[in-house]
Order: sequence, then structure tokens, then C-alpha cells
Amino acid sequence: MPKVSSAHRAKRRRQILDGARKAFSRHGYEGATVPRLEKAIGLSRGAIFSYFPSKWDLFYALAEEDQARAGEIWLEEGFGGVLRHIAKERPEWIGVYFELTGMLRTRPELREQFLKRSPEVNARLVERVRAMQRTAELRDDLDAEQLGRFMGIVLDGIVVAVAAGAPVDIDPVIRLVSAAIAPQ
Amino acid sequence: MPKVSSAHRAKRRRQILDGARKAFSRHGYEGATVPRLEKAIGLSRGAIFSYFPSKWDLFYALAEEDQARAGEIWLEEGFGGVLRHIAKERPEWIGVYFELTGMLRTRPELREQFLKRSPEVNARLVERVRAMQRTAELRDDLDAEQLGRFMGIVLDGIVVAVAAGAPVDIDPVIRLVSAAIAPQ
Amino acid sequence: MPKVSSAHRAKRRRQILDGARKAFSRHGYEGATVPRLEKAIGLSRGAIFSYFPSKWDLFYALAEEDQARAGEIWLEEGFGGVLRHIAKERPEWIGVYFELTGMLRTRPELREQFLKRSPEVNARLVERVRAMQRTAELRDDLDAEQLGRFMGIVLDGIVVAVAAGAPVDIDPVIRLVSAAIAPQ
Amino acid sequence: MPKVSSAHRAKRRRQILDGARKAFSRHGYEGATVPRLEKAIGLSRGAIFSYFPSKWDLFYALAEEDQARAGEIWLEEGFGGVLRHIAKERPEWIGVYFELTGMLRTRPELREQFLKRSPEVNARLVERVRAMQRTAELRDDLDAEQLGRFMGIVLDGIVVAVAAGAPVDIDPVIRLVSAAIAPQ
DNA sequence: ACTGGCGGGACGTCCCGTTGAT
DNA sequence: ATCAACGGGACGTCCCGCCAGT
Repeated sequence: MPKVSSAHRAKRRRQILDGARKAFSRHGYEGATVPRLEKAIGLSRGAIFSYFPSKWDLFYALAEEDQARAGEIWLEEGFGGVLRHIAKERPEWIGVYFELTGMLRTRPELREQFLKRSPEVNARLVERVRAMQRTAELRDDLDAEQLGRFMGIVLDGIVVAVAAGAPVDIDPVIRLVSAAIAPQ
Repeated sequence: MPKVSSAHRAKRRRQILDGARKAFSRHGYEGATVPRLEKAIGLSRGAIFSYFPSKWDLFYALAEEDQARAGEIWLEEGFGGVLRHIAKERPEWIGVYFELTGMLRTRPELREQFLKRSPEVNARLVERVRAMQRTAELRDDLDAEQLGRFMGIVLDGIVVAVAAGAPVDIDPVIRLVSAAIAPQ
Repeated sequence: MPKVSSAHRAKRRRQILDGARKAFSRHGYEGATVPRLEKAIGLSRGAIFSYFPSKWDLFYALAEEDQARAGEIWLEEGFGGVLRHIAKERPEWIGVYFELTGMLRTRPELREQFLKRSPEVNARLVERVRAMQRTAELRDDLDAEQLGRFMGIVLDGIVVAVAAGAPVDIDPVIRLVSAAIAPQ
Repeated sequence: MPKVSSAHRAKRRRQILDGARKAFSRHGYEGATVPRLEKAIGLSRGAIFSYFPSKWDLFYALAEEDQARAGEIWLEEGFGGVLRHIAKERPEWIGVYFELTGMLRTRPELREQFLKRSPEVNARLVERVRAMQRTAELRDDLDAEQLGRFMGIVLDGIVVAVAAGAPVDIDPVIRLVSAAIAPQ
């Protein structure tokens, strides 16, 4: 017999995630101190840490959410769709993605944990590229993996640029990538 | 007349920069605590902080060095040259570059300070692109700025990938970028 | 007319005391955090703190229970009886007694509160010693208070030993104490 | 080339140990918060934790000192000597001993660590008891270990009594123990 | 009657940069 | 010039107890 309905809990959880995203994005992982998280979320330590056992777990939950969402968009709307989403998405999205990359960089144990997170989505993405090579929508003088990796690189590059606050005009980038991966 | 020769001072300064680069690269900015810097450098707090007023200044000096060097390579060996250098020199160069990006992201005041650091190199890069457009070595249906920005995005993306420890095969990337920016 | 029978309340109170004794004994006063108490008792904060205003009051109630019980056993079965009880009931009884001593040590205000708790039992114990001195069952070259204090010291020493987990063979101790307090 | 002479370091170490003993003794281990330690010692966290890696290590160093000292006194002046020392020693000595016992009680891993600390002194103490049994200075109808354990119990009991602030008259205790362990 | 969400204080640790000693 | 002792602030965590909600 909990004190509050599970709907209330779910709402609070969202409130915490949303506030935390703002804080992590604006200040980075280290810079998002607990007092700042409290302020951005609008709840106290006591509340926050009753939903997530530690700051790291809170951050990780955000990163997983985003990763899953990005995969879905890619599958549904293609690579251009992802780029467009990034460009118009609130920069909060970007901040967490960027911080995560940084943390994976210096902590090998996290890297492994995170890479085996959703191999299935990756496999489906590669499969889709291969199919498009067969129908001559994409160049086939390079491996599907290489094409996929290139798109990933552009994606990360855009994230960095947007994260750094640079104004990014997304359409030329899409045109350039299209030219890069078109049949030669 | 100082107590030690200026040659000695220069050598010490180099020693500090080199050790600090290792530490920042391996642990990130926050993770590179002063004790770790001391160990990587081989000198104690007192010495380090007599050459650089704070941890931040030390980091910033490294970032400036790298930025300048990257511009030079770009001018001398072209974009492919920069990519190849990144692929070769992986660890330390990349780490500082990546960390810097993260810090610029969350500290607007640094961003401004850093962006007006070497406008001259940027101008020369854009000018070179424009010249190549005139000689039909590059596509001219997009602005020189847009082409430059695209290359910058790919560059950042590679940095992220390399920084994250992913194995990056640089030649396919160069082929893809070439196709992207070639006259259509 | 209360919402639940007073029998129910008494049973709950017992449940709380018993669970709390386990927790305090196993972890010490500071180590018995409220979550641990909840788990050992099987009730939540709210219930516990509706029977006892604070963690300290809960602990204190336990200590009083034990103190009273020890006095009774001493009167009924003599000093050897107390020692034998300690040796038998080791774990939980001892833990609370020991923790109490520690807290009295550092909190003078508690000390006073606790020492004047059951002067009547103490008086009866001293009186019994005096009677046994008159019948030559105990040596009378020392004050009754001194004999009593000595037995208290041995008692505390046993508690410490048992509390520390040392294997204590109680019979030799009883023989030694008997020799100590026997008429010379 | 340290900043200060090793004599200075040794003096500081003593200052820290002495202040910490006061704080631990007065407030108990948990009650001796870092701010209280700072105040009792007269130095800041920075200083204290550069001499001892953690609060626990500081406490442990004190406990070891005391344990060693008690063993020496026992060997040099006999059991009565130890009791007399306890009785007149500043209560700081007692406090640490008492707190240690409490911690050994609830932390089995510490117990083992501490029990194998000085088996040599214990062996010498038992051997001395045995020798006195042979020369009929002590009763020999009980094992040397049992006699030793009894004295340990009395010792601990005294510590508890003194620690609890009770006025302990040591001479009657010595007379009682003497009678207990004398040949029957 | 009982639950557990929640506030906000305090904890031990560790960090950075100053400073006095060598 | 270089050292490391030291001050003191800030960190993430966890704790206790109040009280709103069931």
C-alpha cells in the first residue's frame, strides 16, 4: 500500500529525469552538482535519491532513454531524420549524449556495459543499408559497415557542433552526405 | 637575472605540458586531479603552479597548442592529412581536444574567448576552399563556409569515435568525404 | 475508544521492541539505521515512530527492560545466576547492554537519568550482601558496596568479552569470584 | 626535500594523535565528527588527512598504541600495575579502548585483524602465569588461560566502570582479585 | 493504522591553490 | 626553484523524522 499512486510516482520520475537532463546538459556531468540538480528538478536530495540510487544511475537512465529513441528515429525516418531531429531538438538532448561519450572515453568498464546495450538495433540498421545497396540506392563499393560508421561519424560531429553552440545548417550537410553515399 | 636559465624554464614548461597532456587525456579534465598531474609530470604542486597559475590555465595552454597545430597541418597537408594525423596520433592529442569541446559547451565565456583565437587560420582555410571551387576541384553549389563546416563536422565526429576507442578505418572516410565535396 | 484494541497495540509494541533489539544488537546504535530497523521489525517508519517518538526512545525502552530484568534475576538466582544467563542468552541481550554503556559514557545527561532509574533494586542487592556478610557467607573485611561493585565489574567484563565474541567458560569465573568474595 | 623537518612531522603526528584521543574519548567514534576532531587537534582536515588517510586509520593508530602500552605495563608491573594505571590514567586512554571493543563487537573483520596483532605478548603473559603457578604464587587448580581470561574480564569491567564515569576504588578490587587467584 | 515520499542537515573524503620552509 | 603542509570549501551520500496520502 504505497503512499502515492503509481501514476504519481511515474510523474515524479519524469519530473526528475527532465530536470536532471536540463542540469546535466547545461553544466556537464561533473558540473551538475546535487544542489544544481535539486534546483533544476524542484525536489530535494531526499526525493531524488529515493527514485535513483545515485547521481550516476540518474544520468545513465537518461542516456539509455536517448539512445533507444535515436535508434528508433533512425529506423523510422532514416539518417536525415536523425540529423533533422538533432538540429531542432532542444539542446538538452545533445548534452547528455555528449557527456556520455566523454565518460565512455575515460572509463573502459562503462564502454563495454554500454556497447552491448542494443546490438539488435545496430544489426537492423546495417541490414537496411545492405538492402539499399542491393537496390542501388547506396554505393556498394564500400562495406555496409563502413557506410554506417561514416554516418555515425557525421552524427557525432553534428552533436559536437550543436553541443558547442555553433549554428548548424542541416540541409547542406544532408546534401553532402547524400552525395558521399550515393552510387558513384 | 633569473636564478635559472630561460632554457631551463622552457624545458620545465615542456615537461609540465607533456605530462599534463597525458593526464588530461587519460582521465579527462575533472579526473586529472592535481596529485595525478604531479605524478604524470614528475614535479610537485609548487613547481607546476609556479609555471601555470591554475589547473585550468595549464589545460588551456595545451588546447591552444593543439588547435594551432591542427590548423597548420590542415593548411600544409589538406583535410585528409588532418584525418590521417588523428588516426595515427590517437591518444593524447585527441583527449585534450575532446575535453576542450566539452568545456566550451558548458562555459559560454570560454567559448567566445576560444573562438576568436585564430581567425586568421580559419580565414586562410576558407580562402583555400574558395580557390579550389574556382578551379573546379570542389563543388561550388554550396558555400565555401558550408563545405568547411562539413569537414569540421567530420573531423569532430572522427575525434569522438577515436576518443571513444572505436577502431576507425580512415581511408574509406576520406573516399566518402571526397565524394561528398567533389563537383557534382 | 481507540481504533484498535489495546491488546493489538501491546502486541505491536512488543514486535517493535523485539525487532529493534535484534538490529541494535547486531549493528550497534549508530549502525542500526532506520531502514535496518524497519527491516528487522517488519514495519515502516511511520508505524515505528508512532509508538516511539525517536530512535533514541526506542533504544532507551529496551535498555530499561533489560536493566530491570537483570536486577530481578540477580535477586532471584544470585550473582552466578546472572552470569549464567548472560552466557546463555548471548547475542541480543548483551548487545543492547553494551551499547547503552557506551552511550552513558559520552552523554552525562543520560548517565544521571539512567542511574536513578531503579535505586530500589540496587538497595535490595546491597542489603542482601550485607545479610550474607552477617551470616559469614561473604567476607566482611570489605564494604558491601565494594563487594557489589566488584561483582558489577566482573559482570561488565563478561559482557564485554561475550559481546566481543570471545568464548567464555562461565564456571571457572564463578569459582574465581566465589573465592574472591568468600570469607578469608 | 620535504618542507618541514621530520622532527616537525613527528611532533605534528603526536599533536594529531593526542587531540584525536581527546575527541574520540569524549564523544565516541561516531560522535567524534571531523569538525570536532579539527577543533580538538587544532588543525584542519587538510592537515589531519595528510597524516592519516582516514578517520578510521587515525583511530586505529591510537588503539594500537594503547594496546601495546597495556601489554608492556602488564609485563613490567603485573596485573595490579595495569589496574592502577587505568585508575589514575586520564580517561582518554579508557575511551579509545572502550570504543575499540564496541567496534570489534559489530565488525567481525576488524576482530580478526586485531586479535592477531600481538600474540607474542599474550603468550608471554600466559607463560608468566604458568611460572607463578609452579612457584605456588597462584592457584593451579585452574588453567593458566582461565586465570588470564579472568583477569582480562576484570580489566574490561574496570574499563567499563571508569568509562561510565563511576568512581572506582582500585585497592579493594586488587585485594579481591588477589584472593580469587591465590592458591586455595 | 500504517505507508513511504520527502526535506534538509551532517557526514567523511578529496580537491585545489596558497604559503612558509628548505 | 621546488617542496609538501595546510586551509577550508564542496562534493555525493545517507540519515532521521515529519506528515500527506491511502
